[in-house]
Amino acid sequence: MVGIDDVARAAQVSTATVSRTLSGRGPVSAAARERVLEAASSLGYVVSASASGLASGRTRSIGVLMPLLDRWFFATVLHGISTRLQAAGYDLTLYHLSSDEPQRSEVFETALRRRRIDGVLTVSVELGDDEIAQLQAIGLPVLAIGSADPRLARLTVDEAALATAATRHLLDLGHRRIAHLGVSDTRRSDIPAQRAAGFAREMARAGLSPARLADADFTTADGYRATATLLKAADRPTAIFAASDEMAVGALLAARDRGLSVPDDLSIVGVDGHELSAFLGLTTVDQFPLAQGQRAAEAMLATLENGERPPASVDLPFELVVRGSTAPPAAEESRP
Amino acid sequence: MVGIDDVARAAQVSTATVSRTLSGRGPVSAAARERVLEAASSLGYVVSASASGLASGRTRSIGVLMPLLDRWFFATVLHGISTRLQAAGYDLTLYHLSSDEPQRSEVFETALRRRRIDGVLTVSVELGDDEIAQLQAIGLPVLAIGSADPRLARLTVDEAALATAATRHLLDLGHRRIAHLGVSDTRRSDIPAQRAAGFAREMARAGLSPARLADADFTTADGYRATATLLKAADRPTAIFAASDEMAVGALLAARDRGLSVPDDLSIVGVDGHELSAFLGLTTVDQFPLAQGQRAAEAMLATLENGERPPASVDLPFELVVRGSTAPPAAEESRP
DNA sequence: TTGAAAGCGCTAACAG
DNA sequence: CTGTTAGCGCTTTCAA
Repeated sequence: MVGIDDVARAAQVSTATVSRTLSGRGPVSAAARERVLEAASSLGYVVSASASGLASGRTRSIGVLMPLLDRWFFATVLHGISTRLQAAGYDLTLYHLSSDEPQRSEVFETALRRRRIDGVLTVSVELGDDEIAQLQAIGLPVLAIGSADPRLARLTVDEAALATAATRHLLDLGHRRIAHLGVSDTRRSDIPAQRAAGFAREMARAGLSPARLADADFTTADGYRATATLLKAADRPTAIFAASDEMAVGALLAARDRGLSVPDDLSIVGVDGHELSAFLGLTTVDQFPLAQGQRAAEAMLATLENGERPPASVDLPFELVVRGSTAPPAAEESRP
Repeated sequence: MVGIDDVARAAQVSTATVSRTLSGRGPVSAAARERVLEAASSLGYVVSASASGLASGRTRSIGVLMPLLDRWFFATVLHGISTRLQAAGYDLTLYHLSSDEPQRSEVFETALRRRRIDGVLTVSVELGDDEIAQLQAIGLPVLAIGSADPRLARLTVDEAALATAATRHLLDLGHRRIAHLGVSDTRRSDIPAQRAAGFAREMARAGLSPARLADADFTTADGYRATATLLKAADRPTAIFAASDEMAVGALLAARDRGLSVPDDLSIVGVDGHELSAFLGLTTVDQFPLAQGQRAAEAMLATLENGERPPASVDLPFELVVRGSTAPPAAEESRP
């Protein structure tokens, strides 16, 4: 395999100059620079990550932590991160964080401490106090997408505002009997709970409390199940705010199967901007997950390359996209 | 940061013994071993990936190449790979291979040649001749999931047999007017084409050629569109074999929207074993993508750890799962 | 702007 | 079974 010495010899300079040229650090004359580039490219030289990492302490690789790999939202954020990182010549090392405790500690105690990465990006992971401490002890810049923890630099959507937007949309259409699909325990601090709490607050503001909160596990199947249950009630809701598009799709199918028309008998709004929502005409609060990944990668790169401190907290945009799944309640439905 | 010297000092042995103990290579007395393990764990020592990689040439990291990150099938295979690799203490470095030529060469010419990984796993990627050559020139073990190229060690589903199973199922139910959703160009060599060719062959064997092949891009939306078109025809099919569950879902929705009952008016069979297929009662040919990822990772680890040659070609299982979306054609439908 | 040389933190002969 | 030691292939002072 061709090494830095081969390049130095071919370019008739020292290895130091080759290193300076290729890394862009330190002064190099235009002439030397040109010869080095020419030699490197004609020899097909690529810097060894191990050697460079050992000598410099920089690895040009970012660790990404995700609690789920196979849900659309996570896969899409990952795609965004990957795109931006690869464009910058950085590698992406993926760590799956399950709910299995030994598996998690392995990640924090060993995997992330191998000096293989320059920074850590977490995506919607709920970290325990000890885990946050471990993460900070590693001494790498950490950027958390979708975390509310003030101890972490983070990129977050204002979930309360997002929930308000969705809820207001339904209220403004005239709905009063609105149910939320997600979690029912608003004392939790994670994203699902923030959405539920935002919904409950907005409903209370409209004089409609207690708010109806149904538990569902964010899958289409469970969104269907939960909706089917809701629709059986005598005072069934005229509208549903689902905390994810996948659940919203389930709600849509449940309504159809019960012979209810969407949006005439039931309005549905989801969250995410899932590719299926456009296809199904589902009103949703898009949170642009692809862009979230890109921005997070971007911010991490800026931190690494320019030595900037990661911004303590960045607000991510969201947008209510109104499509055919929401409308005013049918006349008979709007009467109490 | 604590280094190998600290551990050696604490355990009162040489760094060589620490290295031998922690890597499991070379003889170490039980007593020394115990002291080293104790010292390492109490000091919280973790081997530096760069230093270890530079000295040994092994990185304990696998590169994974994927053309798509945000489709369910790929995300699920990735999940399987990740699970198995992390359990073995290996890291996973993810490379997204787009269709953009400069981006692709960057991966083959630079990213994969940084000596950051010990092996390469590709998932359903179509490699050009030059790309295969570049990959082989790197000198790393390569294992290709879902590739038909004989130059690569591979783990593959027998796509012809899979297509036959799906097609036979429909034929056995009595269907004659069957359409395929996927690609129409059976001269291609990729997986979609293999499925289409398998379908066409089985139809021909039943005396039903030419087979009807409709193009769709493997998304639900396009499956819907293609199906809607097929259903408009005077001699509309009584059954559809979709090359992916996502397209099958689209077909299902298209049938419903046209007022056709599934399976009475239209039978549908998909491929993959998508989580939605169980929920929707969709008959599918499950190919166990999670297990595919695990097996591939497993095979790669075996190659790396035991120095085994990667098996030239391994057959992956698939299984026809019959659910409610397929049935014999309605009486009037079965007459020509 | 350049080169010489001293590491970076580990592994693997090799000798004992 | 263990320690000594020479690298692994770069980066980065430092002096010129």
